[in-house]
Order: sequence, then C-alpha cells, then structure tokens
Amino acid sequence: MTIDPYSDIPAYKQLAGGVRALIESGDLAPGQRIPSESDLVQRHGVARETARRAIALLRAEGLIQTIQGQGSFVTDPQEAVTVRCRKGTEIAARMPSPDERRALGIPEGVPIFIVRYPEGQESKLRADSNVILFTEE
Amino acid sequence: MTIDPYSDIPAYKQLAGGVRALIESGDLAPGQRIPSESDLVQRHGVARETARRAIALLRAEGLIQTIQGQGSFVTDPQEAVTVRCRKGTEIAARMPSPDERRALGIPEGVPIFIVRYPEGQESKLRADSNVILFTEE
DNA sequence: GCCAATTTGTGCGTATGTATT
DNA sequence: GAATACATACGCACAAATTGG
Repeated sequence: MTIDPYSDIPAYKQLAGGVRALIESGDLAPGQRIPSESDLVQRHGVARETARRAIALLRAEGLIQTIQGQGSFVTDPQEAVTVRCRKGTEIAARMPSPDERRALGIPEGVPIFIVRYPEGQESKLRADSNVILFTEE
Repeated sequence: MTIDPYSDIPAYKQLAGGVRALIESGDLAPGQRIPSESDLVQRHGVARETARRAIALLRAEGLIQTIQGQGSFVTDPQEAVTVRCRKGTEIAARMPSPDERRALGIPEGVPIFIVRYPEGQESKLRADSNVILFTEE
C-alpha cells in the first residue's frame, strides 16, 4: 500500500483506506493492534498529523478503538444481544453525546438505539451489541 | 463561555461543550451557522487546530454539518419517514463506511439502519430520517 | 468574467503531557 | 527509569470552495 501525494484523494484518506482494507480482508483480525502512528509516519513518509487523521477516521467508523499508551485495535465484533419487541414499538438511532457515551460506557464510533415502547417509555441501547427483533409478544 | 487552559478538560472539549449548549438551548437554531473557526480562535485565544477539533467533535455527533467555503450549520432535524415492519424483522445499526455514505448521500455523524427482513433480504437506511415501527403487516 | 475576502481542507513542523509497557 | 504510544496544543503554509462586489 503506497501513498500518492499527487492523487486527488488526500493522503490521510488513502492511508485510512489501506488500513481499512487490511481490516476488511481479515489481515488485521479483531483484537489485533494496527500499526502505530510512528509506524505509519515512517513507512509512508507522512506527517504525524496525517497518520492521526487516518486513524481518527477509522475510529469514527467504529472499526478500531484507541487506547492511550497502547495503540489502536481492531474492534471486536460484539456478540449481539437480541432484544425482542412487540407491535407498536418504534426504533430510532443516532450518535450519542459524550455524556451519553460515558453513561453507557461505549467507545467512539458506536451509535445508539432509541427504543420507544407503546406505553411511552424510552430506552437507549448501544447499537454494536444489540439487535432489535420484532416478535409477537 | 470561557476556556480554562488549566482545566483537566481539554480546551477543545470545553469549546465543543459551549457550542453544544448553544445548540441544545436553541440559541443556535437548526440551519443557522455556528461561529467560524477564525471566530473561535479570536474570541477564545486558542489555536486553529483546537477550534477545528471542537467542530469535528460536534460533526461526529451529527449536531452540525460543515461545508467548505461556507461554514458549519446546525443540523436540520429530518422529518423522519416511518418505515413499517412486520414480525420477524431484525434491526441493527452502525456507522457507515465512506463508500456507504457516498452511496446513500449522507453526511458525517449519521448512522445507518440495517434492516433484515424475514425472507432474508437486507436494506440500509439513513438513521436520521427514518424510524422503524413494528406493525401487524 | 474577475477579483478579493471569507471559510474550510490538507499537510507539515514542534513541543509537552499522559499512559502503558 | 527508559522506551513506546497516544493526546493536546501551538505555529505555519498553501489549496479549494463559496460569496460578494
């Protein structure tokens, strides 16, 4: 994977694309560490900010999670809990605010479900570890 | 709203918090432009990168949308289309890849629904303009 | 059409702090 | 303590898009 500084596509997006391809192909497996910022800087001859932007892009997609002092790791697909809902239940989804992220203990790049029950209550669920299934009752 | 450089909370998060409060209170209404990067730099005495990080944070939350050459604007709440689903339908949600974003024409900070029908087909819907409702048929 | 001003986008460099190993 | 790795924050320059005169 090589960066072309003359391409129309910005360097950080090319870089992100390369790492994304490694993740999607399975060359970088879930739980595995991706190359560090310094690795990317040295191997591709870009500035650190460029490498950081590429990493931030993948984090916002939920593909990786970053831990200070350790590195960025391919997101481990959560074993999804199936939440059963009955007729009249309404589902929305959006990105959480930082407060909501803290409250639910979820990392960047993970949306939340807003589940509204027929009675009017509402609950928020992290969308990476829940799927909603419509059942009779 | 003032930035305290000695706070434990990084300047860019303080800045984002200030703007977020303006949006949530309605002082900055949907469709309205938020202060430009230069505005934030001058009024709060921070570096441009700090202002940009604050803005990027709000964009990732889906609160604003940015247009090059124009500025960042408070996201206009989409009139949500209600999609009716029957028993056996399964709903997941996640952030889209850039390719999926392009394909669906959606901005940053907007998750997508993955709707799996009982027959096995699957469709992707932008989560900011759709809500899923479980009905009989 | 043109030019200037404004605003965001990309990219580089540097420094320091914090967390982990 | 040392080495590694990410986080924050400043500076600078130029490119690209839009707007207004």
